[in-house]
Amino acid sequence: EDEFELYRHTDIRPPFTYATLIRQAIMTASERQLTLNEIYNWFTSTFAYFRRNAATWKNAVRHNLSLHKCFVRVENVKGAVWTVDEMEFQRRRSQKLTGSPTTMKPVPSSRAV
Amino acid sequence: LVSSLCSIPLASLPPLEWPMPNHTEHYELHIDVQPKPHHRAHYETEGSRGAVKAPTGGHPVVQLHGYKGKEPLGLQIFIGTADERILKPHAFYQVHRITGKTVTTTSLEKIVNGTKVLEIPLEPKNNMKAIIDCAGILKLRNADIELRKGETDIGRKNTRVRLVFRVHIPQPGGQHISLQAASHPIECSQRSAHELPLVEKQDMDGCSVLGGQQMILTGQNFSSDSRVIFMEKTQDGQQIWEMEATVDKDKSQPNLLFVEVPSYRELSVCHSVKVHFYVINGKRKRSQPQHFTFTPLSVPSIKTEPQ
DNA sequence: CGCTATGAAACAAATTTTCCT
DNA sequence: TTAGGAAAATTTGTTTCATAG
Repeated sequence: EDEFELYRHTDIRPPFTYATLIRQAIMTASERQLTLNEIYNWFTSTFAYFRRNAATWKNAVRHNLSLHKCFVRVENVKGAVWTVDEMEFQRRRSQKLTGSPTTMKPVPSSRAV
Repeated sequence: LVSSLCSIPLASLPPLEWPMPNHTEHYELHIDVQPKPHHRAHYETEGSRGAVKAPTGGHPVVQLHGYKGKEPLGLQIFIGTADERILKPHAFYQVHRITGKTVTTTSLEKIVNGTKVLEIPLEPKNNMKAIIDCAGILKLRNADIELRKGETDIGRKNTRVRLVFRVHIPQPGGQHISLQAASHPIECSQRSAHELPLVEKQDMDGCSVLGGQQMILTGQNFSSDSRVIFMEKTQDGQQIWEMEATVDKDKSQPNLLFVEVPSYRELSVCHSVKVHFYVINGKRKRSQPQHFTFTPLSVPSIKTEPQ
């Protein structure tokens, strides 16, 4: 929860991917859903690093939201909110672990191109 | 002349975000004439867009019932939120005092506390009735408000407000009884007012779980591509049922929609179920959710259904 | 090599704000 | 001042390209 305390006031980039941070933001919200703007606010209030170069990281946030299937946009009475498909998120994560190069490379036959 | 209205020290009054009844055993603050459902607010970069009006062309009217005193009281007015949460001052809108020429028959004054509050007299000689013709609505820029520390509301698509009225009635002991009445919601965005479907009346509030009956909706901005969706949510907000109702496009008009109520998802329920439905034009233009109740087929023993 | 995370950008659609009669 | 309409500006979302690891 306050595992990011270190980054709240020190201007160093948090060692997590955008996807991880966005998920964290959404899952931290009481209703497990946030508007784009609220996600922005979570970034700036949680990380000093994201209080600079807004145009850049905000673009990256939007980019990640629509790129990853684990982020689902849901419409409601007011605008739209973003939610996390936890199943999908965990899937990406597990692939990264089991898909480690040395363990599952089926001995590619060396061959000139 | 008007200064006497301020007799009650501001600091002693309850905060604007406090919930408050619109009546007590002896008094009632009542909105006799509601404002129109639409009122385009003006920005600081624009000229005033006038006072909020009533559907008839006149203005909203508020009256305090049960007051026997001889002294006039102050009626406070501010702009409140209009969503499902409890009423509070709207961060993105402020009342705007209309300094009408001959049009404004009331006097007023302005105070602040983050939100502007108008105060006009409620006089015994007028039967404690006030015509609200001096309240306009100012729109603040979303970006300006959102950057305020502590503000968590979002301005985008948050364009509905309510006029909120308050009176503080002096009591023998030196204390006050405070009453508050909020108007129907008012859509303040030019675009939303022009495009969002609005349901003003519905033929019926419910029917049996079998559905099949025709429900006539009266409202605004209905179109040929208007659809009606029924849905059910649990307490924690999770949607558990959604069903599109069939609309009779031939009969439907810009302000009239003929809907065939769908059957409920579970026909064997024993208790009536409260659900919602809304009208939606295209992909995003949807009305506020409306209430609807499905009643069980066989009512244990309470009373017999007609027919 | 193949793949993921980042950045920068082009575009489109939805919504908000500013301007003009 | 008040009303309407709508151009101009911003936001929010989607996609594509490129590059470092």
